[in-house]
Amino acid sequence: MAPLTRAFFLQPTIEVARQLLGLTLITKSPAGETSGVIVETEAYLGSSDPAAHSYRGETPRTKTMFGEPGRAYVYFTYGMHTCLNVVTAPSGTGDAVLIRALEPTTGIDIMQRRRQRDDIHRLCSGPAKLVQALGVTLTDNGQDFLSGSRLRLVGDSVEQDRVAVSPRIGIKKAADLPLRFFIKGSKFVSR
DNA sequence: TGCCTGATTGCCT
DNA sequence: GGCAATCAGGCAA
Repeated sequence: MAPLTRAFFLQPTIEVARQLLGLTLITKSPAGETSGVIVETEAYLGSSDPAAHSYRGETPRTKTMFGEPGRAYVYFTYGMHTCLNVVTAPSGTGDAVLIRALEPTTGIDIMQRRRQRDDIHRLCSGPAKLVQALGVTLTDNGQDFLSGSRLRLVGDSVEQDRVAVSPRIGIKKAADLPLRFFIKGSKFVSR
């Protein structure tokens, strides 16, 4: 498996959303290492996508979305939840891919402790769930997936004939666009 | 300054 | 299937 390069994140955002499926997302913390295979993603397309935080231009919150591709955009929402994205496209574009679900691989006991839940299928089956399970916090906003030590991405993309597409979940604007990607038949996707 | 809404989750009926 | 929890961002005034 070839290591990821900056060029990976400069592919069209939809392509990155597809190719992130199958890769393993790893986080390190004092509690230990946790990881899982990405099984569900959603693409957010900057200024052309009313559902994207970056749609109305750069603000303090969306600064990292407009920053260097290959970095983490982490945001807080609903007064209690945090979600993790991978920034894509050239700086200034505002594109990102939301990581929506993982199949837990290592550090499962750590994730169960953080989530206060044992069922493996509900450990990382949602954007805010996997963030909690992996111990990702707002301080990880802007972290580089390529050179950082906290967050890493390794492995190979799943074969594209195993990828399914659907509209995105939980949005009201542009709700019909087929920008959600997931591994067909996976028992670890959200909902 | 005030109001409304949200890329969610989990509990309740 | 419905809805509360809980608060920061964004925009109107």
